[in-house]
Amino acid sequence: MLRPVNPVLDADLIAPMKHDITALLTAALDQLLAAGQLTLTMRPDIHIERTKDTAHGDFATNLALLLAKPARAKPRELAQQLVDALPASPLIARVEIAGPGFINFFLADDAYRSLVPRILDAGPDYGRSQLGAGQRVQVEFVSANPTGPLHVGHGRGAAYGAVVADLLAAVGFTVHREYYVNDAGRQMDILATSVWLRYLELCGEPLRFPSNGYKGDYVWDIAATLHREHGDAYQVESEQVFANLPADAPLDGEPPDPVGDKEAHIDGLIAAAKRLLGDNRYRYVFELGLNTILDDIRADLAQFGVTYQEWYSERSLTESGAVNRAIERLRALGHVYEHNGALWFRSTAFGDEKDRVMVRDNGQSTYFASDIAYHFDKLERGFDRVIDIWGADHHGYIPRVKAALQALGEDVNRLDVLLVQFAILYRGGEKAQMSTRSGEFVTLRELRQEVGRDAARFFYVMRRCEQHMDFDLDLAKSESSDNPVYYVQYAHARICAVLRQAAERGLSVELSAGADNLERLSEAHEQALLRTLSRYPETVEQAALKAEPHQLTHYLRELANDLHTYYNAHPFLVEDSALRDARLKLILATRQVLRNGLGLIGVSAPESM
RNA sequence: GCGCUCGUAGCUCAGUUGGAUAGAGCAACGGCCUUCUAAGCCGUGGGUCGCAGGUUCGAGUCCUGCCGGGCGCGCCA
Repeated sequence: MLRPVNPVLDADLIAPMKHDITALLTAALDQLLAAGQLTLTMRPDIHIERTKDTAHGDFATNLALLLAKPARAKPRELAQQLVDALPASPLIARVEIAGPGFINFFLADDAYRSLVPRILDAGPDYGRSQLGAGQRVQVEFVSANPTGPLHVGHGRGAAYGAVVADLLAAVGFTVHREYYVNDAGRQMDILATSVWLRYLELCGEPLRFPSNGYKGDYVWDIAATLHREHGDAYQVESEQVFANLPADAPLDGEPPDPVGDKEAHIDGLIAAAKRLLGDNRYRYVFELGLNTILDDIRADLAQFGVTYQEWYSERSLTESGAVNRAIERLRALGHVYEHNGALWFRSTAFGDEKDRVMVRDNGQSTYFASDIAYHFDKLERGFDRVIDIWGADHHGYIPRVKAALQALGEDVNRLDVLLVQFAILYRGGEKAQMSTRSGEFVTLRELRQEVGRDAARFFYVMRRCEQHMDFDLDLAKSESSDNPVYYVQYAHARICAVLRQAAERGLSVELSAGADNLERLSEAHEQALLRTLSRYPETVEQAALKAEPHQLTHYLRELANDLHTYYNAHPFLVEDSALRDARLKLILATRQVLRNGLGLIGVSAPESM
C-alpha cells in the first residue's frame, strides 16, 4: 500500500468525514497525554472505521481497546476519558461508548446535508484529493511483446493498470504511465522470420512453416504488405533457406516420428534469414513487423481508453549502453562471476533461489539483463514509487529483479510488483480457450467488439487482481439488471430521465442556493443515500492507495442500489416545490458521484438507455 | 520436490489492514407497474469461512502443520 505523504487535507477541498473525525480523536489523545492523564511509550495509529450497523453510529474506533494494555487501564474507562477530551464539533451529534470499549460517533444530520452542495460545487473534483501531492509514481503495465495482437489476458492488465493509474492521479500523485516495448531479442527475430517465410510462400516458394513460428493471420497480413509494396525484392529460393538446418519438431497433426529440436530449427532459420537477406533487408522486415504490430497495439489500447505517457524501448537500453553499464556496475560491486562461458549475477546473495545468467555464452545479453537496466533506470529517473503490473505467471521473476536492485544499492521498497491473474472467458457456460502460438486466441479487440468497451472495462476490474476471474461473456452482453455495468449506468440514465421529465412537465429544475431546502430530506432512503455519498472520497482513497479498483465498482453498485430504491419509494417531481428542489439536489449530487466513479474506471455515463 | 498464490451461501465474489450478530449479486421461492424508463424495487430460504492446532479480551483476517486448485522453478521472453 502506498503511504500518503501528507495525511492532512486541505480543508477547502472536500474533506472526507473520516479524516475530520481522526483529527478530533488525535486532539483528544494529545490532550490526555499533555495533561498527564495517560502515559504511553509510543503513539498508536488512530484507526477509524465505518460501522456495519447504523445502530453503532456512523464511525467507530477501537482506540481505547488498543490502548488498554499499554496504558494499563480498563478499556471502557479509557474510552470515557477520550470522549471527555474530544473537542466540540458541529459534525458530531453524539458519541457513545459501546461493547468492550468502542467509541461510536453519530454524525449530525447537517453534516450529511451539507455534503450535497459540496458535491454540486466540486462537480468532477468531488472525491479527488491531494493525498499524494508531490509524489511521482510510475505505473508500468501491459508491456506485452509486440509479436502479435493483445489477447484477453493482456486486457485485464490494461484495464487494471489504467484504473490504478487514474485512481492514483485522482488522489494527487503525479502519475507516469509506461509501456515497456520488448523490441529486441529472440522472440522478435522469430516474428521477423515468420513474416519473411509467409512472404516467401506468397512469392510461390514451397516451404514447411516452422512449428515454433508465429502462425496467426496477422503474420500473413504483414507478409502481404511486404509483397504488395516490394514485389519479389526479398525473395530467396526456399531450398537455400532450409539448407543444412537442424530438423524441426513435428507440427500439430504430424506423426511424432522425426523428433527434431524446434528451438534449434527456428534459430537456424533466423540465422539463414539474416545471412540471405543481409543486414539492411533483414532489418526492414524486422521493423515492418515490429511497427505494424506496435501500431495495432497502440490503436487497440487507445480504443480501450488506455493511454501512456511513454513507450519505452528495450532496444534503446542496449543501444545507449545502459545494459552494459548496469552489468559493469554489478561487476564492480562484486556480484558477478563467469561460469561455463556465461556471465552470472549472484542473486542468491539477495534471497533469490538460484543465480541468474546475464550474458549467454554466445555473447547475447538476456532479457533479465535488460530488465535490470530498465528497473535501475526507472529508479534513477527519480520516481518516488515504481509500480509494475505483471501477469501472475511472472511471479517467480520478482525475487531476481529485486535482488538486482538491492545489489545496485537501491531501495527495493520503492518498487511494487502487482500480479494480475488471467481471466478465463465463458460463453454459454463453456470455456473459450486461447493459445498465443496457434493463432487461435481471443483478442482484446474481439472482446471489445463483442461486449463493448464499457462492459469489458468494468468486468475486468470488478475482481481483486490476484483473484482468478471468470469472465462471463453472456452476462457482460446482457441488457439486464443482472449485468452490473448496466445496473450502474441505468441509475445515471434514470436521473437524467427525471430531469427530462421535469422539463416536459414544465417544472423548474433551477436549483436553490447552497443548503437551502435540504432540511426537507428526512426519509430513511434519503439518509441512506447521503451516507453512501459521503463514503465516496474514502472509497477512492482506499482503492487508490491499495491499488484495488474493485472497491470502486462495489461502491458504485451500492450507490446505484440506493438510488433505485429511493426512486421506487418516493417520487421526485412532487408538487411541493421546496421538497422537489431538495430531492432534485440530492439526485443531482448522486448523478455527479456516479459520473465521477464511472469515469475513474473508464466507463461511460449515458444520459439515456 | 521447492517457492508463490488462492480456498467464504448451489454459482460468481466482497469482507474497511485483528473488532460488535460473516455480507452482496446471480440462481430458487413469494410479492410490487393507470404514478419520474419494471434495464427497477421489496421480502423469504440458504454458512462447520478447506481441515486441525496456536497467538489474545476478540480470528474469515495473524502463526504452524496438513488437504485441494492455479502458477512458477531455462544461457526463453
